[in-house]
Amino acid sequence: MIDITLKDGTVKSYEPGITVLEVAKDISPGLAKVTLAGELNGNLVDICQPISEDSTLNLLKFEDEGGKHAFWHTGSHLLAQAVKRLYPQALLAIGPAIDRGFYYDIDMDVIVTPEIMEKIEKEMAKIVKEGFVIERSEMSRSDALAKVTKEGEIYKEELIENLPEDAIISFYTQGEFSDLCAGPHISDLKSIKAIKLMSLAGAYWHGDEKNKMLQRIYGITFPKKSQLTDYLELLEEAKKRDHRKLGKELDLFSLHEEGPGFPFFHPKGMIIRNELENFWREEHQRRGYEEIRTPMMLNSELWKRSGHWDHYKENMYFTEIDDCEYAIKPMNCPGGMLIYKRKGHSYRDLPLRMGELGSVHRHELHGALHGLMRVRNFTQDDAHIFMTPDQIKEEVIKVIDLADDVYKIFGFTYRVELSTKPENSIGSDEDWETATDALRDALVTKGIDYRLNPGDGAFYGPKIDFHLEDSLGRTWQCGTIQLDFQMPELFDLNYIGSDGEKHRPAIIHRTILGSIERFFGILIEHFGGKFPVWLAPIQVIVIPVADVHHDFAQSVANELKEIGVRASCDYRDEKLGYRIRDAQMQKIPYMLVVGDKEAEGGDLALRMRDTGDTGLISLDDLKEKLIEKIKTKSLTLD
RNA sequence: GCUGAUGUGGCUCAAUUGGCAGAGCAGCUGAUUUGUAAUCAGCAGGUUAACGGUUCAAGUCCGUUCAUCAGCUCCA
Repeated sequence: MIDITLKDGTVKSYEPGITVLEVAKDISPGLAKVTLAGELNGNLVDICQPISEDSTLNLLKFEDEGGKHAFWHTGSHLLAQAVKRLYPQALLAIGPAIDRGFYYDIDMDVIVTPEIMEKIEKEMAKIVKEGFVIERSEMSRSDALAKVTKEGEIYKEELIENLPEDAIISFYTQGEFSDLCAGPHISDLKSIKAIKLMSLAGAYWHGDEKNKMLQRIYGITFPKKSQLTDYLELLEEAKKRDHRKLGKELDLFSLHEEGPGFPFFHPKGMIIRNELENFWREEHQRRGYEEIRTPMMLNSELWKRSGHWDHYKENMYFTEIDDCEYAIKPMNCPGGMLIYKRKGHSYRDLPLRMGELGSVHRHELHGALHGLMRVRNFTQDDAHIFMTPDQIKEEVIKVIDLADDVYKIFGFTYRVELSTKPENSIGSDEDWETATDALRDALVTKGIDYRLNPGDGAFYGPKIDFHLEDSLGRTWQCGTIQLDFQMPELFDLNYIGSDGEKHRPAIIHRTILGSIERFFGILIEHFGGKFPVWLAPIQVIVIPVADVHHDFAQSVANELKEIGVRASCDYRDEKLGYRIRDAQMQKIPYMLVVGDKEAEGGDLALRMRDTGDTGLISLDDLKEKLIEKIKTKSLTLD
């Protein structure tokens, strides 16, 4: 007998060879029905997987990440099967499950159109009705190769050839279709009750732009029809939060053909930007940062020295002044180096934290531009920390804490990544190792979960990145902490140590918000345009009932302006309902309706963005509430 | 840059097989003086992204360019 430890800690004894599904059945037939895959000793497995030794087992349903994964992975096989039926000459590349559904990369001459997608979708539904079960089989390397070669599946051939020597090569078969796959998969196509092919895109084989571009079809499937409806609704809701849409509706910013990737900020958008920057300055002053500003354009010689010329030239804009070549800065660091070098430094000055809200220009590919999230001109909330080697860990931790504090203010959750040495980099392997270890060490000390992102560091050093989510769940890098031993060498930076000798400082390059533009975009989507009071462009709008109340409305607004509240009056000759609707759509947090009653009685009728009419409040109480909400950067209105 | 899609007043969208570019909102003018999500009427607003082509006739068909959208690649 073997002992199987379940997720809740209970231990059950079974005959060796019992399958995951049989364990589920033993617990309850209902559970068996919804179990899609298993997590056996930490590995994802099929439900038909026999268990031969003492194990821990977690039964995975659609609600579990692993269950979804198996379900969607099978969705991708179903998609491939349908495509192969309709277009037998199509060659299959890869078809993984992703966070929301799955895709399959396919090489075929026929260009997939929306009509063809519909046809494929119908074929998928038909296949489901045919009721195939899915079977796993293992093959030797040579048999597997022979199989895919015979089928002419050149991409599969390459995949197999690249598998490690000791890899178990498995195929999953459903009806006439079988595909190379590590699994796990669900066991029965019939549990797929809803299918939707979502979109179409080109994707390079192996993600390398030198390779052929394949057609990638994205889709999603669900065990219940209602889940698809709910999902599509969720996407509709997310569209309403899109910062590009809200930016227009709330008149915050705009983009024009005359300057693709160069955003224009409108008066209301500037209020939010300025509030963000004020907040940023306060936080940084408190934590011992000084602020600097470096020029937008600098001589190309500087960029040659910094390594940008060799490693970043494709992303830079150039111009000429008096026959000399100049570059528009894509990063703030070289300018910061010059400021450090302007005078000698003692170890007593370190760590030296120099912040800069620096506007940088980068030539991003035309197809990569995306609202405020990816632009060609943005303001980094940059800072360079010059320090002695033994200050590194403490400084990295301080930046991590700063980022956490700042994100908390907005109620963001974030993901952390550690990126290591890229191919196109400068500096010795030893330096890279030291730097990477230092960052990892700081993360471990803070007990932060992070994802490793090999080869994705900056050209001068490894980095810790902070990723925030947009309304569709796409993540964007915002904060970053990059450790750099190279710039100090290239710029011959030094400080005088307690021994009276010259020493090399190390540098942290870091941002917290990342780019003000991107952060603003995330902020808009995060709040759905309903900004907390401290950020709202208009915090209070006073709406007089009729003309005779204009003076009173004005006096109320003035009193609020006195204490620094952004208050305005809506004097338009429109009905009350119209002006309230307008204020609601502008997502103004507080509305004050003033008429005869208020002018006589003193108390004011307050309406809040989310809760509607909330009754009367005295002007003094209102002032106190506003001051409190703004000062504490409260995320709520009442 | 690559793949696919899209581009019509400030915004949201109409316009049969190629056959007189239209509506709502916003704007302006006037009436209306309003009590918690749209008062009524009138006026104005367009070289249909740009350029070229086919045609008696192009918003519609073809080509080129630009921009936008979904991805790929890249990245804050």
